[in-house]
This record gives sequence, C-alpha cells and structure tokens, in this order.
Amino acid sequence: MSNIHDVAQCAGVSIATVSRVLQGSPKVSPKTRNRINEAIKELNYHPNKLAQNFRTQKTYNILIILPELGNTFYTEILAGIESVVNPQGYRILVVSSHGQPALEASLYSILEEKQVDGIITFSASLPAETMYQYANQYPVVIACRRIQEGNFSNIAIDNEKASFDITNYLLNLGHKRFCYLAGPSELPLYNDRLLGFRKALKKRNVAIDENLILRCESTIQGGYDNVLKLLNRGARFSALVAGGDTLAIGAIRALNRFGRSVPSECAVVGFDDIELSSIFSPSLTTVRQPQREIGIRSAEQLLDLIGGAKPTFSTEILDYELVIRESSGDFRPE
Amino acid sequence: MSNIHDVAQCAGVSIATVSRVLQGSPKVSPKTRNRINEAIKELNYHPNKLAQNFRTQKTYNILIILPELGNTFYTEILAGIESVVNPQGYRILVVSSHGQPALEASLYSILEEKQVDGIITFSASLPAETMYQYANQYPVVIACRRIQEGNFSNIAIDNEKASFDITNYLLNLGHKRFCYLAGPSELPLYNDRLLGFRKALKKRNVAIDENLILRCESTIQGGYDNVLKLLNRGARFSALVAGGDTLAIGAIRALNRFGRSVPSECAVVGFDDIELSSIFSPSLTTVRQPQREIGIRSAEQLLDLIGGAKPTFSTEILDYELVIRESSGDFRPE
DNA sequence: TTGTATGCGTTATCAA
DNA sequence: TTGATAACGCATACAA
Repeated sequence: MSNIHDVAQCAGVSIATVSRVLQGSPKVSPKTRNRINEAIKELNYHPNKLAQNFRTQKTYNILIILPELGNTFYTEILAGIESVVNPQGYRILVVSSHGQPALEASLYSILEEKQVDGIITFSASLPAETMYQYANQYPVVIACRRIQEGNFSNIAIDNEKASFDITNYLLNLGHKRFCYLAGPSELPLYNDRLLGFRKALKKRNVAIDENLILRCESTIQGGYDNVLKLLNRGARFSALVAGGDTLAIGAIRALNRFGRSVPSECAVVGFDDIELSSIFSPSLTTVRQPQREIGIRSAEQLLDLIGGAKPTFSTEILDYELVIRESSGDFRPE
Repeated sequence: MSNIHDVAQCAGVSIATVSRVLQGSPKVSPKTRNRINEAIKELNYHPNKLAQNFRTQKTYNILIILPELGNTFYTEILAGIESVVNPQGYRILVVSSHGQPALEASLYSILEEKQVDGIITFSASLPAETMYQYANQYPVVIACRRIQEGNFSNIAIDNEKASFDITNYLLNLGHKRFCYLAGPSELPLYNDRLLGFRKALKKRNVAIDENLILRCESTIQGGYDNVLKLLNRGARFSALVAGGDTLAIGAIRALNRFGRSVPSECAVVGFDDIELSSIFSPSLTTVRQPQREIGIRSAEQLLDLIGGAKPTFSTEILDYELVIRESSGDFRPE
C-alpha cells in the first residue's frame, strides 16, 4: 500500500503539495497537479481514511439505529434520510438495536469513539436521562418517539393522539369490548400508543379488561401466538387494536385460524401502514405516518447539529393520517 | 474531551501504562490498574477510536452490501452473519447499493480507505474483473451469486438449477405457455435464474415467446405494473415464473385486478421464500434458500480472510428447497 | 511492573 | 506556489 510520501516522491514534490491536490485546493499549479495525479494513478494510491479521519476527527458517516432490520416501515424513512445527507457527502450506516437497551447503549460508544459524526435513533430504548446526556454532548436526533419527560429535539407524530383517534373510530362503530396488542414496553412509542388507547376508552366510559391487554414482540409471529393463546382461553372481544401493523396481521391470522372472520366477527386495526398492510387480505385499517418527511426532517436536524448548531430541544410533531380499509369493517371502496 | 495523557496525569502514571490497562494487558499491578480505572471514570474518558483504528489499522467493522434495504429476504441472513461476527467483537454496518453498479463501486472505497475490515456483498453488480481485483487485494466475500466467469470465493445456491427445477415443476403440471418476470439485468443472479428457466423450456422443446419475458424492478409494484401492461396488450399464458417473490406477488395482484384468478386461471411461482410469501393469499410456491446458513458461512469465510487466509476462490454451493404452496395450483396441505 | 520514545498517514501552520 | 515540520491520540518496542 502506497502512502502520501510515495506519491510525493514519485511526483517530485512535497507531501504538503500532494495533500493540497487531494483536498482540491486551488493553490497548486496545473502542471504539478497533473504530475501528482499521474503519480496517484500510477501507484494506485488511495488516501488512508483512517489517517484522514484521525487527523480531521470527522468521518462523514451517520449511524442510523433501528429497532429491527427488515421492517419495511423504515425503508422509506431511510430513503428520506439519504436524500438529504448523500448530497452533502455523508453516508448512512444502519444497525439494529434489536430493541435491547443494553445493545443500544453500546452503539452510542461508536459515536463517543468518533467512528460516526452523528446518530439518528428510531429505537430510543434508553432511559430519558441517559438519552439527554448523549443528546447534550453529541449530535443525536431521536425520531418517531415523543419524549415527554425532559427536553429533546425529536421528530415524530403524536403517537398517543393517533392511537386515541383510531380507537375512537372503533368506538364510533359501536364496539365496546376491546383487545389491545402492545409492542415491547422497552420501546416507549408502544407505551404512548397504549396510553392513547386507554384514554379513548376512558373518555367514553368503556371498561378496560386488563386481561385483554397483551405485550408481544412486534412481529407477525408475536401477534399470532399471543392472540391464539388468548382465544384458546375463551376470551371474547369484538375489536382488536394493535400497536403495529405486523402485530395486527398476526392477530388476524390467529383469529382466522380460530375460525373467526375479520372484520365480520372482529374488527382489527394496526399502526404504521407498512407495505404489507394494503396487500394483505383483508387490507388493514391503520395509521399512516409521513415516513419520507420523518426521514428528511431528522436528517436536516442532524446535519444542523453536526454543523455546530445547539440542540434546540424542540419537538417537531408531524401529521398522520387514518387509513380506513377492510379490516375495521367499515370499508368504503375508493 | 480528555485523552490518554489526561488519564495518565490524573492517575500519576505514564501513558504506556494507561494503554496497557485499556488493552487489558496482565502486566499491570492491581493497584495501579485501579488507580487508572478510577481516573478513567472520573474524567469520563473514552479512547478515541479514530486514533486507535489509525494506529492499529483495524476497525472491527464489517460492511454488508445489500441490493436493497427493507427486503425481508436478507433479515435472516444478517442474523446469521451477526451470530458469527459479534462474538468476535465485530460489528456489521449495512448499506444499500440500490442495485446501481456505480454506487456499489463507490462502496469499495470504504474498504480501500480502511474504514471497515472486510465486505460481504449480496449485490455484486460490478463486472467480474473488477470484483476479482478487489477480492484479490482485500477481504471480500460474494454471496448469493455464483460467478461462473473467473474464480471467486462465494456462497450461494445454484440459482440456475433452482430456477430450472421450479420451471420443470410447472412443466410437469402440463403448462406450455409461460410468462417470465426477471429482475434487473444488472444483478447477475436474476440472469442466472432466467437462464435456468430458458434451459428448462428448451429441454422440453417448449417454445419461448420473448414478448412474455419481462425485465422489472424487483418490487411488488414492478411486478404489478409490468404484468398489467402485458395483460392489457392481450397476452395469454397459463403459468408465470418470477425471479423473486415480490415480483410474483405483484404479478398475482395484477392478474386478479385483470379478473384472472390464481392458480385456477394462471399458476404463479416465485423465488426466495420471503416472509410475505407464506402469508399472502394465495400462498406462494417458491424456492427457499438456507438464509441463516448463507449468512453464517459468508461470515466465517470473511473472518478467515480478515485473519489473513488466502482467498481459496472455491464456490460453496448450498442446498435449496422447493416450497409448494397454493399459487402453483398443486397445493397439498401439509 | 513501569516509563520513554517512536511512528502510524494525514492535515495544517508557518515560512520561504 | 511550494516545502519543512508539528501535531492529532494511541500502541508498542525497548529500556529501565
């Protein structure tokens, strides 16, 4: 592997001049610039980024923490992020926290150790104080989660309110007996959604049966297993609200397996509007988040922070949209 | 930000001793070790990884290049990779090549610039010679693609043979008029699969109508759009073979939209066995790849290369499995 | 067991 | 426009 000295020697100049060419500095005569470029080509020289990063303390890498890979909900968000950071020369690296706080904590060391310039997390499974400490010291944007306790910059929809609304929609259809499928309690956004559900019922004085509130892994399998178990225990409900579309789809499969058809015997609604939700049969009533916009705004905020902006700790609440489809039993063809 | 000097000073030792503690060297007396650890805590010291990496020329990062993010096919593969590299202290970073050769090429610079210790690519959209050059100089494993021209270490199923088999399955059911949906020609695995399809038909002397061979983006939308257009032109076929499950599902939706039911009026098969394929209705007949094993073997090979092993350039062919479900019209309940 | 000193490859400051 | 050189933070060979 050749280094900058080799290039300098080969071109008959000093390493300083080579460095200038690498930086695209205008203060190099065209003639020497050419000589140097030829030397670079001849030696197949690639600047050692490790040394560059070390010297400049900059990586042009941005870390994206997702609760899980392979959840299509994030695909469009990532595209939104890339659309703003790529033109600025940044690259995104994606890791999964697997929803485990310990693992997520270890990922922040990647930032403390300066291997990336900033983090956008969609996981945020750490305690608020810990997050606050990181966010105060480093460029960190928390997205898709609204943190009430403490002050944070973050971009999200109002999960609680959206959950309130979609529950209300079912209440308006006349449902009285509900089952709720929540994602893991480590991920606060699931708690927000559960809270919205509770508030909606409370406001209408509809009783909540705590036995019908389940915590599951937020996967199709998780929804399926938990609902099937519940049905086997003889539970009765006319509507099921899920904290995520995968959970809802698992629930529908369990209901079908148990011989209950959706929506005629049980209404089901989800959250997120993943791709599968419109394809699945019955198609899923759900809450659509502005995924691309979430990505774009998160990225813009992060670049500001990297650029030296002070964290404003202003929560940016984006709009959501109820998407009414077949699974809730009030399907109106478009 | 405190550095190793600060810690040394605070603990009253030299930086060499601090460094030894950081490396976990046994040649430090428990007493000084304690003093140093306290100093580290007190100063909230984090070793600057940029400097460490620079010094050791090692990052403990592995780059995974996928053709696209959000394709659940890769989820299990990634889990397999993590299961072998995490215990060794490596971390995986995932990027998408978006199937664009130019973009993928730019990703190799991340390796040349030593920002990662090795690459596993599932995209491999670059010319064989280029790939060969990289694979010869750096730790690079090419997975899910069998490169015939030239010698490469790679891990894959025999895409051509699997495609031959599943096509044969349809031929055995009596189909004579086929439509084929291929993914982008930049991704060679799609070409391999198309080739297997062609060979199967040729062997049985079944004519291939080139107008019924379509190239699409490998998404549900891509399959849907192309097949709908074809149907609107009045094309007739009794079986459709797709180079990927997303394409197949898009195709089924287009057929349904056009009023043709699957499988009774048209048999459809896919490739990959993504999660959706068993959930979709009709469930999809497809080829299942040993995803976890692909991940594990790729990672093991890569770690060998990183450890200094010479590339053996031996292609490792893993087994696949035909999964017969509803969409092909020969559904036998398990 | 501990300390001293060197160098990794680059950028950037200063002088020429 | 160019060159000499210091500095970045750390690991390590060698000396003590």
